[in-house]
Amino acid sequence: MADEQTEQRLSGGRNSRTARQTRIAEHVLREGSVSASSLSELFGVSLMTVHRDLDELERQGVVRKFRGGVSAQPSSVFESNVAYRLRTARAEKVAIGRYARTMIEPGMAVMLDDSTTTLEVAQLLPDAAPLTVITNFLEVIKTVSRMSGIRLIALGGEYYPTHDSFLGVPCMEAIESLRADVLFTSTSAVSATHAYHQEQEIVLVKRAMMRSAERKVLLIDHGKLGGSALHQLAPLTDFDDVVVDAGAPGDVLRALRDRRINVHIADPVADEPDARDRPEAPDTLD
Amino acid sequence: MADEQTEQRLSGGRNSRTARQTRIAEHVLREGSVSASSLSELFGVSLMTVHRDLDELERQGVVRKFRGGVSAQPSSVFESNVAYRLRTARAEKVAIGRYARTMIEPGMAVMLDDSTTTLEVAQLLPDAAPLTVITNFLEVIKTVSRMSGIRLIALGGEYYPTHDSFLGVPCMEAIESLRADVLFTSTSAVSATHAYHQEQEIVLVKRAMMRSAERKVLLIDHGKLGGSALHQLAPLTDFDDVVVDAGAPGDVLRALRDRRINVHIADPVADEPDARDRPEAPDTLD
DNA sequence: TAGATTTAACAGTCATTGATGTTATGCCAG
DNA sequence: CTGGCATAACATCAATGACTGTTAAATCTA
Repeated sequence: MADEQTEQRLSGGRNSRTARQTRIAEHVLREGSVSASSLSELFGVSLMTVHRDLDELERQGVVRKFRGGVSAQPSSVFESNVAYRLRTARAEKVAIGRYARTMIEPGMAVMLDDSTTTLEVAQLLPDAAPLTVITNFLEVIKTVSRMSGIRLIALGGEYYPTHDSFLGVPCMEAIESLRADVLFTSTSAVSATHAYHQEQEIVLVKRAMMRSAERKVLLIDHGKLGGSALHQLAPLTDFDDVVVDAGAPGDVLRALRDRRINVHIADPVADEPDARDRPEAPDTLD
Repeated sequence: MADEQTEQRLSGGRNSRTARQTRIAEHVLREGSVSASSLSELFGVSLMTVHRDLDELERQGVVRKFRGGVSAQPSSVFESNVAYRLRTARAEKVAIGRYARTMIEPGMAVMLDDSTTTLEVAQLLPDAAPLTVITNFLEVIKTVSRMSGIRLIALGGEYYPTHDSFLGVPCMEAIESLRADVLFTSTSAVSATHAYHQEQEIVLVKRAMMRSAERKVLLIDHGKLGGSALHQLAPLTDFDDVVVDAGAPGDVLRALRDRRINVHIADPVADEPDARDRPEAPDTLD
């Protein structure tokens, strides 16, 4: 992947902070373990800034600091990290969010899980007011609480910084006593038959959500297709609809449709003028 | 209260926006009903700005707009408004928060209700980490979720914009399945014998919190003493401790102590250099 | 429809926040 | 105890967002 100096320019100018952190993380993952001073040289920032970046990455659970440098954490630990997911496959998620929006009618009770894709849906919600929104995702809670005309029901529970959401038994109990017209959910990986996620707590909550929703819609960008993860969430046939972006390969779509999965394609959003500085669709997590 | 021109300077230079809105609200409450253009003259801002202020105040439920001007809402409607409470008796709340902080030991499970006083407590929490914090107040949730070393359990429920918190049956059920070492709560008014609040939903949630906490601490600034409100929350003897700021009159304190209320006085915070521009302690709500 | 009121759109100013580097201090291992 | 490493404290700079006014369009009432 070339050298870091080149990479620095490639990765998009804005958001220098998070961009650099991502590159530092990648570098650490590749090398396994590096010194703070070498990172300082490599990325052309002061040692102090390197330390601040590493503190942040450590807080996110991506790396582990020790005296003199940092070492990598197993990927499974940070792949579900929010900060990471937010930077990933933005355009696809916007397109999918737009499509999802069309499935919502005024007056509905809409349930949103803690995935960055549903965050895009949340931003479009005022168009469909009045609505009731049910979610355990803090970012969605913040967003929707500012909107008027939308009744917000927050699902409580223990806060997980890596997901920025509330999970655990209290959350599941809250879900069980509610009923939504439609659920929008996402997951880390989708095979030809099943949806997967790498974390137990998340799986339990998502399953509870599925039980409490009339119509279950799975939102996935094409980067997730063809993968798998530790825990099986549900067979795809449990979902009433699956929405993917236009980047999904034809043969995969055919395979899904052969299995009677109700697949929808979300057309890319053209107007967005900030869709630049992301040359090819990167891998996606979430 | 002198004329508005004078008042304008008295009310503190900074936060001109909210300060002006407060004064507009006071003026409207006093007059009952005024025109937008007269407010524009009176406060020396453009008509557009007046309209924006009035929109904001209307959103908060303080006034009602009609073509040509605004009219007042009954005070009971807006007295519990967050935006209002946040501007009120800051110094006292900071002092009380400091005192409350000393009641917290590392390792405790601390429950905070949706009052602006507990927000001051929340800000000091990192000093006592590790901790578990339980709350239904979105502002506290936002604050604590950024802290490390503090386990956060959010109480879900229906979002009430005026309180910026989650209430209702789901919230109460969540509370009932938890247990806290200490509860910090506040209320709108306190007589010699009881604590009061003007809203049903709030009262129910606060009572549930009291049932789920080992030690119950009532935080009140002195502006709340000697008042009452529609609903009785609980007798003061139900609280293990009552913390008030140093502005509380001696006879009131004596009366409380005669009734065996365990009253603590929070000394004013000296160092804060921004304690200026608030000549006398204003009335307080919350 | 005419006149007034209200809202929308735009732009400039200002304060606040966030990111960074520098310097100074604290800490740890050999 | 000493040299490097880590952190804390402070200042600077950029960027973001909040406030406000102006102008133009839209809406309402008489």
